[in-house]
Amino acid sequence: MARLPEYLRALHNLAETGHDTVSSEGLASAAGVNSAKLRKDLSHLGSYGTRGVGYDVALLIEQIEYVLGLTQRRAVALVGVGNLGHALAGYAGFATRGFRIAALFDADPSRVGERINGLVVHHIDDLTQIAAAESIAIGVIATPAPAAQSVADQLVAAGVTSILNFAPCVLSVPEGVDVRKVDLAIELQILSFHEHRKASLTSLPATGPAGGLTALPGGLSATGTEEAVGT
Amino acid sequence: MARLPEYLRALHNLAETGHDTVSSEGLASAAGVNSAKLRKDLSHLGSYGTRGVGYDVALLIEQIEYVLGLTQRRAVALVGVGNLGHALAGYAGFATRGFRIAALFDADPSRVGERINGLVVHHIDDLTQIAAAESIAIGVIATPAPAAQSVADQLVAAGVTSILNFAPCVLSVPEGVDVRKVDLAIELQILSFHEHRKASLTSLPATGPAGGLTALPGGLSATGTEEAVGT
DNA sequence: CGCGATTTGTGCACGACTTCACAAGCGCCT
DNA sequence: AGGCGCTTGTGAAGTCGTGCACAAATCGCG
Ligand SMILES: NC(=O)c1ccc[n+]([C@@H]2O[C@H](COP(=O)([O-])OP(=O)(O)OC[C@H]3O[C@@H](n4cnc5c(N)ncnc54)[C@H](O)[C@@H]3O)[C@@H](O)[C@H]2O)c1
Ligand SMILES: NC(=O)c1ccc[n+]([C@@H]2O[C@H](COP(=O)([O-])OP(=O)(O)OC[C@H]3O[C@@H](n4cnc5c(N)ncnc54)[C@H](O)[C@@H]3O)[C@@H](O)[C@H]2O)c1
Repeated sequence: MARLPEYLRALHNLAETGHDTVSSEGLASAAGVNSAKLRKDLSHLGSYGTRGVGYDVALLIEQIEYVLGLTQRRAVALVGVGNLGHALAGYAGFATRGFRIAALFDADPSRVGERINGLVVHHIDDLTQIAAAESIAIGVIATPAPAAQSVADQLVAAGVTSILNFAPCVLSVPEGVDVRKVDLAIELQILSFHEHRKASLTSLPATGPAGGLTALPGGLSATGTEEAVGT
Repeated sequence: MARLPEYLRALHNLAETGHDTVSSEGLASAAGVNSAKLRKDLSHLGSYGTRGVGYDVALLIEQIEYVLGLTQRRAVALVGVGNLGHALAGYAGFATRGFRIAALFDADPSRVGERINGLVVHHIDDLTQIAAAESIAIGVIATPAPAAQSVADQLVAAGVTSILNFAPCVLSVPEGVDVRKVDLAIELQILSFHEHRKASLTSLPATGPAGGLTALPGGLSATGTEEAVGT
């Protein structure tokens, strides 16, 4: 499940605060999900919880890390050392959560050779060679959108089978290669949609540009993390 | 729906390449989704497509932008001008897709007053006042995790009703406030999970740490964008 | 040693979403 | 003007995920 990393983060927090065991209720609220859903998720991994007590935090961490394949520290290649790429290269959160940025790449000759956070920027043409040497299976694309497909092709050719794409475009990759996309503008637009919806509910429904669809004819869903009362 | 922004991006691309109309098939492949799903999505907005022809690109853009509430350029507050915050502040993609970074905030006195991309960094204590003046309804949190909840509270107090959170933690906000989270480490961990799964399928299933769960007992889902053959 | 409090694991039902398949509508070509 | 091919919009079935509610299991305490 895609929620396991969230549980893992919550578990690490709990472990640091001295908890040895957690109830499904406690972990669920820490991870921001329903407790029934959490129990079902954990039961899918054939989990080790003790009825009447809860889950052993350390054991559960070990279990989830194993399922996520985090027992080995995975090497990641970062392509595109621009505005965003610099921030990513300097991000400590990767190292603390199971990943190692093994190499940086860029196509701009003036950037090649630059040192960032102890890593040298390589030219993209050296990708295949270095990827093999470092056994890199995960690539991060932080180039402009027009270059993203080309970079993706090169990553795949270099043996990368998982790609995290920050460029706002869809990538075509062969079967067997996984792509996840992060598009900040889309996130904001989804928030904007909710703003628009909220505004339509409170004020009088001003007529739209092309007719009468103000508050959305049918109910839309919107796949979003929402609310939770404080304290 | 959360897919509308993706359609919108694809439509803008099509418009720039000179297309006046698109078939659902064409737009679907450009956005990376099933054509039936796309048609159903568009029909939910009471859409204007012409049978036998397709959709009018310009009209559809107008429709979707209206539904997403992008007819007005929304003001965004960015809190936390560190590593990531700098990259976000300098990102042109926000401006081209309906948003305006209206103000930057940080708690570090040495950062206050700094100019980034034409914007001055304000102290977080001035948030309420400036948010009201600029009518900011969307906030972006790019502070370390321990500060995120406090910042969220201040944003809510300042009238912000939508938050995009980059800190790896769950936020508690009052009902009516929307929160979306972007956690890069989680994205990578999901990719790692797929890597692990792929490896388990090909090689012999090496026994896990606590027993015999290697390739996952039940089938997991994993909510992921995947494949699509090239050319 | 037994009982009650507590918490997990899960059967079940409901709802949402996805996908197929096809009828209805539209334009173009003859 | 009429037929034909193309495309939309949608009915319906199947799939998946969610959440409730409860039985089974375990611990602590008397
Ligand atoms: N900056 C942000 O905060 C931000 C936020 C969201 C999304 N993005 C997206 O991330 C991507 C990068 O953004 P940015 O602001 O860092 O852009 P940028 O222009 O600052 O950096 C892009 C880098 O990619 C390099 N590059 C270009 N073509 C390349 C190629 N073929 N191979 C290797 N490297 C190549 C360039 O030399 C440059 O260093 C863009 O697609 C952008 O839309 C950026
Ligand atoms: N750098 C990345 O590429 C990256 C990637 C993913 C996630 N993140 C997350 O984004 C967040 C920021 O990362 P970063 O690398 O930019 O960290 P950073 O330490 O470079 O920047 C954090 C900034 O927040 C400011 N800040 C701290 N407390 C504040 C408060 N109470 N109010 C206002 N401002 C405050 C600090 O002064 C600092 O300028 C972190 O939670 C990190 O986990 C960063």
